[in-house]
Amino acid sequence: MIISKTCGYGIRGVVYLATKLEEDRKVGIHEIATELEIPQHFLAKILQELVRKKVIHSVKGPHGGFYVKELVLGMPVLDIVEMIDGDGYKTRCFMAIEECSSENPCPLHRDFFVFRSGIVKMLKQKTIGELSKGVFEGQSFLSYRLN
Amino acid sequence: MIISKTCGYGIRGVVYLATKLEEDRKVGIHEIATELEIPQHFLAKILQELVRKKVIHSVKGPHGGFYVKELVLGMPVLDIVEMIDGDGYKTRCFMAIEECSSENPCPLHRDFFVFRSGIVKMLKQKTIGELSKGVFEGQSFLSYRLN
DNA sequence: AGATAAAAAGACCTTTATATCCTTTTTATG
DNA sequence: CATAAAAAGGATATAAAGGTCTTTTTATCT
Ligand code: FES
Ligand code: FES
Repeated sequence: MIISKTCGYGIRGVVYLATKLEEDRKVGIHEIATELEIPQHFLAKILQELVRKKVIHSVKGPHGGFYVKELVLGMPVLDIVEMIDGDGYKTRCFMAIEECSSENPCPLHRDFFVFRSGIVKMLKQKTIGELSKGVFEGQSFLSYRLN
Repeated sequence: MIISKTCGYGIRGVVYLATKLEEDRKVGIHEIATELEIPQHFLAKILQELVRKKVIHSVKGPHGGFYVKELVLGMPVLDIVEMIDGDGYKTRCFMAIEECSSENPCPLHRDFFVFRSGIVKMLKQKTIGELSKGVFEGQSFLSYRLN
């Protein structure tokens, strides 16, 4: 719903790393996957992709792992969504007609458009830093019963 | 995104039939699928399901086809969504954590919740009749370039 | 009654998303 | 330098969604 599972996993991975920024260490995929309750190898793939995209970073070898740089805290969540899911949301119709457009609107276009732009706007203004702050302060969680 | 393609097809099928209510005839699957630009056999399956659920009706044999009764005009779009996609949307987390709950919220829970309830509320108050009226009056369309 | 046209039903196929496994490469450390 | 830890990469597996094809059933017309 809305974004793919893959994308949700990716965001959570990045946010988790962001909460560890102060600890100044590399975090192994095993720890991340266990804490977030995400299949390890699958998450590894997703994080590797985000390394290629320079969202996060990694080092191999003993004491290696994934980590983020401070810069990522200012990155809008939408950036990660588009990296993983693409920007197809812009042109997909709620009712699955060929193309979503205001010139050839489906019966729910107007209503749906309001929500869609709202969600996109929200994802554009929310940053990784904000999300990780909430988690760090215990107001929100990155897995079910991670307390 | 949001609802499945299958579900979008189903809604469009029902709405199409609703626009033909006055014509008082059975509409063949070939016509519906062609007009809506949906794979015929696939749409047939979906409509068969909706016949079983009594949303629409059908008669076999020559001059048979699908049709709706006036009663369906008052049906909320959400009913069809739940029949086809289920009510999983209630418990799915935006970021794909095990379960969406306000007691164990993910970092985007609050924001997402607002949009989700808005969409659900909208789908609950929109009826098949309203959608078909818009199409009938040429304000909206059930396929790309159906004019 | 028989022919016909249409939906119903079910088996099957394809694609995409999700998940796992195994091998290779890199690198810190003793 | 050997070793072990860790990510990277490639191949494969599984599940779900989406789509196609064929056969069966049945209403209607002649
Ligand atoms: S045309 Fe359907 S949502 Fe825009
Ligand atoms: S917990 Fe993530 S959306 Fe509710």
